[in-house]
Amino acid sequence: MMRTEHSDRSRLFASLQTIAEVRDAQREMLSQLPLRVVTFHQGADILVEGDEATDSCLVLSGLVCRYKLVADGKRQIVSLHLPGDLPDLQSLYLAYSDHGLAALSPSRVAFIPHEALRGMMDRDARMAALLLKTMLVDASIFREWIANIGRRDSVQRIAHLFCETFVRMRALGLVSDNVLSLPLTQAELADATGISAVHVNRVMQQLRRLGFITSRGNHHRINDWSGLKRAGDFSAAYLHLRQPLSAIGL
Amino acid sequence: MMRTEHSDRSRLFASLQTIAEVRDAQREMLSQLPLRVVTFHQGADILVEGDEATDSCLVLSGLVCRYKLVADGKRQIVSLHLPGDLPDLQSLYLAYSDHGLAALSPSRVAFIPHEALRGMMDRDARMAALLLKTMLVDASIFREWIANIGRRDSVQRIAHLFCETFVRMRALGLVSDNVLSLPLTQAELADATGISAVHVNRVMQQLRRLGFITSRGNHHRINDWSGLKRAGDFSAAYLHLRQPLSAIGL
DNA sequence: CGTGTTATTGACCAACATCAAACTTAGTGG
DNA sequence: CCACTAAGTTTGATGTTGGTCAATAACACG
Repeated sequence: MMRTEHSDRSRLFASLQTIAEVRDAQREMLSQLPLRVVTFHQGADILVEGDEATDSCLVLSGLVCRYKLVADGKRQIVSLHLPGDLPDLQSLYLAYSDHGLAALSPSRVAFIPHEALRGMMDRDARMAALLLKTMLVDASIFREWIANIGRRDSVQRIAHLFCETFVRMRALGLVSDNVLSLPLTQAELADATGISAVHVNRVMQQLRRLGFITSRGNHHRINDWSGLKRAGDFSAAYLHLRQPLSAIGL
Repeated sequence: MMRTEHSDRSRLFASLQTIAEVRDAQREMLSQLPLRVVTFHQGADILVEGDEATDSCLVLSGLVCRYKLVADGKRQIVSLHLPGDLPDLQSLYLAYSDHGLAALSPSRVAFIPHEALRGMMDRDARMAALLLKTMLVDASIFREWIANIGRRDSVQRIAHLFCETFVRMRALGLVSDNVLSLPLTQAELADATGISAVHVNRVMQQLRRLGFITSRGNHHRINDWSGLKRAGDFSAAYLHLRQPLSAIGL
């Protein structure tokens, strides 16, 4: 349990701002949300499938994912969450979780009581619409992932994932110098894209060979954005960003 | 454009009832929604990606899907929608559609003006929660599809899809005699599960050989529910049904 | 330094895709 | 009612992508 800092709140504003206009009234309400901050180690479960939640999570720092387990212990990561994201807002309305939530890197996460969120939504229709919209964009990203995993080959899949994450991070102002910091092991990339860890390695080499990216550990410099975009069959429409890509320099 | 019948409304009630309690007050409001009914031929697009909608759709009869197109003209079906479903409720809050909507069989669809839906949600918090919940269950199904396509083999995928559809149809009372009527061609099954049409054929044969189902055209008799369930690694939790499976005879 | 994790490599193989043709079915019009 | 057609299904042969296994190399960290 840790203290809340100003920048924690601003992450949430920044994230919401990417998809809708957050007015002062809403900003004010958000700044009064009670946050219980917890730090998780890399790999730690934040919640597991079947959990009944009384709080929703807000990612403050690090990288968080939602995942599902299938037969034979295989894992599928169904979403990645950046600072400012509310990765299990749906627990407000769904009795128990149909997925796990885990920290992919050391992460600070704030728990917000459902009552607080619900109260805020009841009091303020604009706020309700705002949070609703985040859930709907979430769903839109799921749809794209279904298409990505179902109908794109391995190079396209990985390229697409990089594009998506790059755009989302840029929209949050988390990218400097075109370097995408993605603290995912290749095994985790594999779980996110539905391919094997070994093959992820080969695909990454290919993306480097093609000149799209240069990797140093988890830091990937995007050398050829339009090439990567083309390789990943990527179009940002499904992210429903308020600003055009040009506004974030892409 | 066709007349609205009583049973059209009851489909919507029935569908909502599967995930939440619909009280008389809500039932009353729903029965006053203005519906503009349109019939679509098999294969017809109801709306296409990029459309800006002023209405949301309600499936009255038939089978409807949401789909995305990727490079090379490949198609991925991202969801199937049964009578009573509201397949593009998200258009209430997202400016334009990130996917297409098409009739997989001859279908009657009702268009409901956004204003009417929004008005209803604004006036009645319980109604808002009800519709919100349908969107969240929708998203939960997306997550399961990601896991299905990403981490299950072709037999599991198809079996899982059959299980899901069977359960959803049973919950709506649309199944008699354990026969699942699924008006999908094998090419469409392929687009829904991310495999090739030819391979779907072989998988179907395998499911028949294993004694799980018996097919006559689009009518599939489920001969061994627990076998199919096991083969598809299926668990209904993610459907967030109000009633346990035992309540619908499974 | 050891030690554990992650990345990389190569050999091999299985699952699934692709292609092309034949067959079945359902619908249509004479 | 039947021939005709188009759509969908089935089959076999063949090719490719990507999975699996096992070993090695590169890091990261105490």
